[in-house]
Amino acid sequence: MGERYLKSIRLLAECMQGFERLSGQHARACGLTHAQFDIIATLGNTPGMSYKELGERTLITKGTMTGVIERLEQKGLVERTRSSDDKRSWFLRLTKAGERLFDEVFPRVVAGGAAVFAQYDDADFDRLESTLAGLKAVIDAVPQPDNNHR
Amino acid sequence: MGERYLKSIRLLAECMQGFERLSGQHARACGLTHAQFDIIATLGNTPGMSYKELGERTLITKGTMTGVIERLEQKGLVERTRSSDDKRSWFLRLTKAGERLFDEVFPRVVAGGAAVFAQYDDADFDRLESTLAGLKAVIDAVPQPDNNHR
DNA sequence: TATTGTTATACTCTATAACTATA
DNA sequence: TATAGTTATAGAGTATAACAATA
Repeated sequence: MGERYLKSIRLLAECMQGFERLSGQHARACGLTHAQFDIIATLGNTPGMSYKELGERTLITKGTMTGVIERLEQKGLVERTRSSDDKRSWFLRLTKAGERLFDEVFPRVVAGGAAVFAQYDDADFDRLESTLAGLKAVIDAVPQPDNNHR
Repeated sequence: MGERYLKSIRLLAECMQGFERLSGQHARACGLTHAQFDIIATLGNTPGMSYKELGERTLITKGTMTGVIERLEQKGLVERTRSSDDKRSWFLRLTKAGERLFDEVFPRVVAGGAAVFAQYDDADFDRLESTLAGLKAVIDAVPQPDNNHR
């Protein structure tokens, strides 16, 4: 019966695992853990965001977030200011050093990734993007519990 | 330049994150951590394998593997016997209880997943599978460092 | 000499829940 | 009452490296 998708999930997991192996090298190379790398990558090329939003974009719960951000702050990679419209909330963004790290590391991840896709042409990308976008749409349609205070 | 793939990677990561959120619920529901769940899922429906092979199929390094397996053994979910052909190596497999857990939990993951793909028809699956298989092929083509003794 | 798995260390992440301050 | 983030706790995962037994 409808279990054909198992193969797809396995493939998806294997692809992701492959990328994680690759990006994990970059993370460790610049002294970041997986979670820290995740935060830097999420904050990169954005004006910044709150803990809450960061928690939604990553799989890091709020209790953990405090510690992860603390360590990134100690490394001088992120800075936080109290949000002006909601005084309970922080506004988080990369520092200059954080941006430098992002600008230095991310292109290397990009270059590594680009090598992976060296043989892809526009049609291949069209297909990959639309297929994945479709998959993401059906996943997002499933109601998911709030990750931040289960 | 060739950075079009970034969108694909982001999509891939978001899909995987969605699945991890879903499967994470099942894992916690049966008292397993992500790593433990990973092992059970990897051992399920196989005759068993060595630590080394498990390490290759998951992203768990050998130093960690000892501890993870230890806890699963304490829970009575896996059992190990010395390999007969290589006496340094263990042969690991699910116990009856481990198989029961796998048989009980995995179908629920399957059912949850099936709900995600309710609207997919054969053509959709064809497309998804071949797209992902192609992606996996290019990822696997990249030389990756040995995860087990970096 | 190389490989399989163990042990040890130090740190980080995780789930959970009770808590403070603000909304 | 609800929400944003903090703190505390106990357990688990992580990288790393030195080590034993076997190949």
